[in-house]
Amino acid sequence: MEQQEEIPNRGELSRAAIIQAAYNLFVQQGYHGTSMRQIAQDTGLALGSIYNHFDSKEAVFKAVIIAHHPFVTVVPKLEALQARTAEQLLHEAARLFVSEMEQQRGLFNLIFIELIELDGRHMRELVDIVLPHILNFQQRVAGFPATFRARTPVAFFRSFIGTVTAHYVTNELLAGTAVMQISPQSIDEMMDIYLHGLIIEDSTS
Amino acid sequence: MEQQEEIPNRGELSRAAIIQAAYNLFVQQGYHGTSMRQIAQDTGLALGSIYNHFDSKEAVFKAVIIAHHPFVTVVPKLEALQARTAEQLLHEAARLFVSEMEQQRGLFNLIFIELIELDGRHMRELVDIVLPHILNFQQRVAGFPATFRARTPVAFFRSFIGTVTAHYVTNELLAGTAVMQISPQSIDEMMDIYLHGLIIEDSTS
DNA sequence: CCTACCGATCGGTAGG
DNA sequence: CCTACCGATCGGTAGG
Repeated sequence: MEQQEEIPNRGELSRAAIIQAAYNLFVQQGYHGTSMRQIAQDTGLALGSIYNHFDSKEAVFKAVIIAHHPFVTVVPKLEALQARTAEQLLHEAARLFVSEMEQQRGLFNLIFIELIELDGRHMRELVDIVLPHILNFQQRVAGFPATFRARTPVAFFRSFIGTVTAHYVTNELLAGTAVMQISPQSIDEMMDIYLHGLIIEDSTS
Repeated sequence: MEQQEEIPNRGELSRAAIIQAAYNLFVQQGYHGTSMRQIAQDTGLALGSIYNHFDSKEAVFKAVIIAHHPFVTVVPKLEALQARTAEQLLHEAARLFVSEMEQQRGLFNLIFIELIELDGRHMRELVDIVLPHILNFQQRVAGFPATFRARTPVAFFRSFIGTVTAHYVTNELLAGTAVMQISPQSIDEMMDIYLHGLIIEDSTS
């Protein structure tokens, strides 16, 4: 069979344009704060035309998630990272997430919009996609010579994703509140706390 | 003067009932997903009556935030915690947050609804309320004999609030995805990683 | 793919 | 505090 899927026809281009416009609007205004008319206008189509590609507003949201949710687009990039120690690998992974969220501001909002406004309806499917990559990554880390406090892959997942999420959330919280200007703490600093602990052990006592 | 403020009149009772109903709806459905008619119905009032107490839907949201946002209701409770070491105090603080979010499921959703749907418009005011308590708490921790990796109060704030947020977010993410049944990692486990680091240092190498 | 439309619902208000 | 209403906008559809 010929690789016709590499030459998208008009319909596929429209579909992609709808998803891109919807993504931009959803992450800025949330799901219920975005109307199908806004999506149509930003796409350059009439409202009715969207329903040629999607059955409903939620179907558009689902397509946006599959195309843009960080679980689908960012986590798989963990596989390409190179490192010689567990510590280095984890630092690189954290930098990957921060760099992705800087390139696409609001990207991580999709996580919370799905959880709150869509009631986590798609989370099962998303976890099915993300979990193999997480397990794979955890095995790579565990393959290095080091002893870890996280005893299970899930504990590992929670603590690592947690630290990255923490960086994002506190960034958003403090953005533009003057506090932020004082100390734009980098992800490396937070990762150091994550890897070696907040408390510096006193070996003389 | 008599303590008349302890005997709320009818108007104050209605106002409080509106805020409570609105809080429950907002954390479950988000801001734009909740209508003034739903709030009125759950309060037991007519729609028009709400506008006797609030100028607009956003005014209702602002009142909800001032009454329920964890920055306002939970963080000040840090002051009452008792502990003999920095480590103990931080463990107690983390347990406080987890216990509050278990008692009121969805409470922490207010943070994300404000950030995404309301565009962080009230964050400045919220940070003004929360910051003195955070600084106060950080000074208590710093008063114990220990050396810390977080070098500024802001770095301290970010890493601690981050760890608690991480626990909440990953809880929501994994809720009901089977993965969760396997390993309901407690906040104490995450705090151990936070305090002592993911990597257990090998003193023999 | 667009035009023109549907019923339903939205936030908000007048008037009593 | 309620009834009855406003114009605007919503998601979605028929018909071509």
